[in-house]
Amino acid sequence: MYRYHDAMTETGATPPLRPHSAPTVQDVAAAAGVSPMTVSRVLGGGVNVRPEKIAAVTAAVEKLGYRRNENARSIRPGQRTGLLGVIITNVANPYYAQLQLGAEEVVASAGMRLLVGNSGEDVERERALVDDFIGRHVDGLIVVPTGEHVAHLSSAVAAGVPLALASRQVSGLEADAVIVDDHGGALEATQHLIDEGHTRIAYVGNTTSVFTSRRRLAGFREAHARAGLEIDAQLVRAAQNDSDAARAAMSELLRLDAPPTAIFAANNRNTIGVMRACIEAGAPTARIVAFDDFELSDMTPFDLSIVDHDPRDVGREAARMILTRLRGEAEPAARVLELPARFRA
Amino acid sequence: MYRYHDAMTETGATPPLRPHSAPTVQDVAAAAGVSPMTVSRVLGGGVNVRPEKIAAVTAAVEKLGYRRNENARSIRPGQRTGLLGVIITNVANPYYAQLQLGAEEVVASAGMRLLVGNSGEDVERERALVDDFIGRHVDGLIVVPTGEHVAHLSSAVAAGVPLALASRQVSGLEADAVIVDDHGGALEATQHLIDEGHTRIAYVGNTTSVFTSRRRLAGFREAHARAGLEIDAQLVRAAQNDSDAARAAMSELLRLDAPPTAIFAANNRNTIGVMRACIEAGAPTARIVAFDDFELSDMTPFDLSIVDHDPRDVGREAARMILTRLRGEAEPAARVLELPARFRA
DNA sequence: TTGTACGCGTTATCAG
DNA sequence: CTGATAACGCGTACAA
Repeated sequence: MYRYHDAMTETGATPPLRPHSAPTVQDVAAAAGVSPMTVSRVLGGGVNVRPEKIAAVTAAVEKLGYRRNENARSIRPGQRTGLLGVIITNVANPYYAQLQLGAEEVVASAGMRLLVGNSGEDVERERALVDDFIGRHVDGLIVVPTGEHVAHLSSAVAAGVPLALASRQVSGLEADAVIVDDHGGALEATQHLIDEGHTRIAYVGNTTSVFTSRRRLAGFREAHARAGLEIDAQLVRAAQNDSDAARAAMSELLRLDAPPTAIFAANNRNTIGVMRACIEAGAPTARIVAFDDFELSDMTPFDLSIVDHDPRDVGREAARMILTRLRGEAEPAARVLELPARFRA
Repeated sequence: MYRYHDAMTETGATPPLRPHSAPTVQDVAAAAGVSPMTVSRVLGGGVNVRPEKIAAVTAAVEKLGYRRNENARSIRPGQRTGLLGVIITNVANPYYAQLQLGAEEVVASAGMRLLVGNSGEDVERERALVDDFIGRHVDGLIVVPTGEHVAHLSSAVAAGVPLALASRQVSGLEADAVIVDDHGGALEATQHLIDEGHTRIAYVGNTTSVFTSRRRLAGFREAHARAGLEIDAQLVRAAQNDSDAARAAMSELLRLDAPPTAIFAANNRNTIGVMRACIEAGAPTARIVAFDDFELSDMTPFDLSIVDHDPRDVGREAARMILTRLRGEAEPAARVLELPARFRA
């Protein structure tokens, strides 16, 4: 069981039982013997303030441990919060962790911070997060949208919050977006399998209510069409949003009378599920093509080729789009950036 | 008074190119034909408000797309922001992504949101994040501290912000903490290797300036001491904070005249580096014991045993500590919760 | 160069 | 049940 210890309390001075209220400009002003306005000026860069007063204020700030109240600052007209809202589906998926990191990397240089929320592919939760973030007056919003629900996202746009969709788009919503060449990547990868001689290729991916899955499935289909190959409907499993579901789906495929000879796994969660199912079934040698790279992909026992792109770039570019809008440098029209997806045989 | 959309209404012109300022209680009140106070009451639950006014306000809110300004709310005395600051070293490390998710999971049920920052093991960046988060008046702070720097963390405590350290502690700082049984886990794992007959075991881990690495190394040493085994100093590599550095360190170990026969890898980054080095050296069969589990650990070609614990639990428990403090239910003294680390042979 | 007055959006308080 | 008033911390506009 869990063990509680008392921490060392040898420092003597016990912290205040009640958090005393934070010092304000008033307090600093009093301590420095100046007016609040002078304090504000010093904090704002100290232009047109006598050096000795700057020193006095600085000392008082130091002494009191004063910090500006960013929330109070932000309610003034024309002020920004310096917050970027990031709504992803699940940070536990390294893909989205990278996306989050890329976004932070870019906006941190502008002194901005990240407000992060996970939707878990739940539209209602996504809506709640969007609303909350708008209520907190984020300067921008990066969203990996779940499904095709537009209302809450449009209301963000209507509220004047720069919005950048990431990885996925939503039809009927004109917003900046950074997406990936899902179709091209899936097409090339599937063609490669066909060129290798496979005719029974399985598709294992997310629900087609997910933008990327729809597009990847379309690429998969087009490769077949170009080769004049029929697709056995049994081989298309597009309903798994996590690796466990993917494992179950793949297990079924392996039990077919005519199982697939190769698998196109449409994202990293599905790839992992596919691999687990193969191992369980004693077939750790399946030919797999995976959309999205993942850590240790090179260490699995499988014959694995990958359609690669960098989710961190998706986050970076989405953040750049937001920053561009904030600087007022962007055209009014929504911009869509499609990043390449590179097939590595 | 000079609200942009007011002007628009008067001129009856096209929708604004520039983001109009958000509607306020005033606007809603005007639209509903009530006072701002009534609007506030309705939003607060509608107690002691006539149903017809509730309806009118609700309609106006809906029509205008009104959202409360959380920043304005939070500057009032006794009000909270509903923000939890989370400072981790790197979300791209799935360990910390899980920690972040666990924290969100717990506080989300209390309606709180996460302000997240990555320190990248850089104290200066950590300090900047702590200061910024305090300036934003977070209700609590979860920090995975880098190194032994105390000043900025103490100042958080001094500011009255509930602070919970996660994974690591800092000496000289009395603060709540959720840590892991690093020593016990490392001890048991190393003993297991010794029991298997290994006498030349390498330690590959973070800098010992990192709390966990110090403790894991101590456990490693104690296992040797108990068995009466000397540790070859050449086999102890405690300076790698990412997998590339770990790979390099392991490569050196493999080139020793008497290379180790087993490796204790002190965290998931080091484990991955160790594995890569072994593969490069054509030795993908090394006996490895790893602290921290990671996705696909079961799919590598290595003989891998793991000292396991759930980083999501670390995040959850740290968040619970914060919530407990916020509810005023906690003893004043700092609490330290040590989660078990289970060895799986 | 410095200070005063005011308002940002919200809600607790108190009067009606 | 409802509304006027005031104040939270800060910074702009203006005065001194």
